[in-house]
Amino acid sequence: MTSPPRPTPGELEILRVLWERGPSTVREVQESLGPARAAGYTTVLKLLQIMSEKALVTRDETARAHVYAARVPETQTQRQLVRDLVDRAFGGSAAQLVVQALSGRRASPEEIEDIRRLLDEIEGGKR
Amino acid sequence: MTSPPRPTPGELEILRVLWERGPSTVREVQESLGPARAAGYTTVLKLLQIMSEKALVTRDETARAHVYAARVPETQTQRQLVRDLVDRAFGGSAAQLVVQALSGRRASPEEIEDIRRLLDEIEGGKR
DNA sequence: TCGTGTCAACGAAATACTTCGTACAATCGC
DNA sequence: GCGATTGTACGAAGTATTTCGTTGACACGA
Repeated sequence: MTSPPRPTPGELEILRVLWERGPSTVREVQESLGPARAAGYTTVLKLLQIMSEKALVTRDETARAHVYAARVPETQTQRQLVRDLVDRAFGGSAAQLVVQALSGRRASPEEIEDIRRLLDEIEGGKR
Repeated sequence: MTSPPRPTPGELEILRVLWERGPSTVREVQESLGPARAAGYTTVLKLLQIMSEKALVTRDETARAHVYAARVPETQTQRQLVRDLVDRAFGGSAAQLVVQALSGRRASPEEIEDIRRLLDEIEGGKR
């Protein structure tokens, strides 16, 4: 059993909708897509069919309007994408990616606190 | 003047070689590619020609073996890629990406210290 | 039952990315 | 000078991704 493939950009947009809304029909997904990613109904349908083949989503065919649900967890997918980027652009150094992510921009004080706590945990666990 | 386009995965591999080696010929790039990304000579040449059109690299045709150099800075490119991922997979929250990057292991104590200092700077700068 | 609207399936087309074969020019060693 | 080597240019082919038109099935209400 192999892990599901990495989602393409278009597929990721759809997964984001499914993660947020939960199981949804094609029409619901299509109408929930952000304006930056608007797409026709059949386009969304096609992507969901492909994602179904790739096992990125499950499909419930009970009702006439099939209901799709994300099969891959959000966090797991995010980690996979981060790991890919770390390898492809940062030579494997997650810390370097973190530096770029934080030096660039927006991070509220609360978020910074969250990160500090996370660092504590990591260090603590190593001791 | 528009910013240079985002490099494709193959282009990124080549940029990484140019960032590390400095200006290089096609053959030098080709031989410096990691085993995971080995490619024939003409493949690398073609990529470099395309990258030249896209203004991702400059080309010095003085010598018979043209010399290519990265035109985009490594840090700037890394930030662009991080920003893309933050938007596409983390709903714009850089902090969430950081959390996933760090909880996915591998980060040495020194790196963690670096990140702490960075957090200090960010907080300090806001004051 | 018939017309209208909704839906899934299918396939074609457009674009992007990667890879490499072939052709031809410049250069080197003898 | 001449063959072998090394280089660039060009284009074609293969794959991946995205988009959407068309078709036929289905369901609901008049």
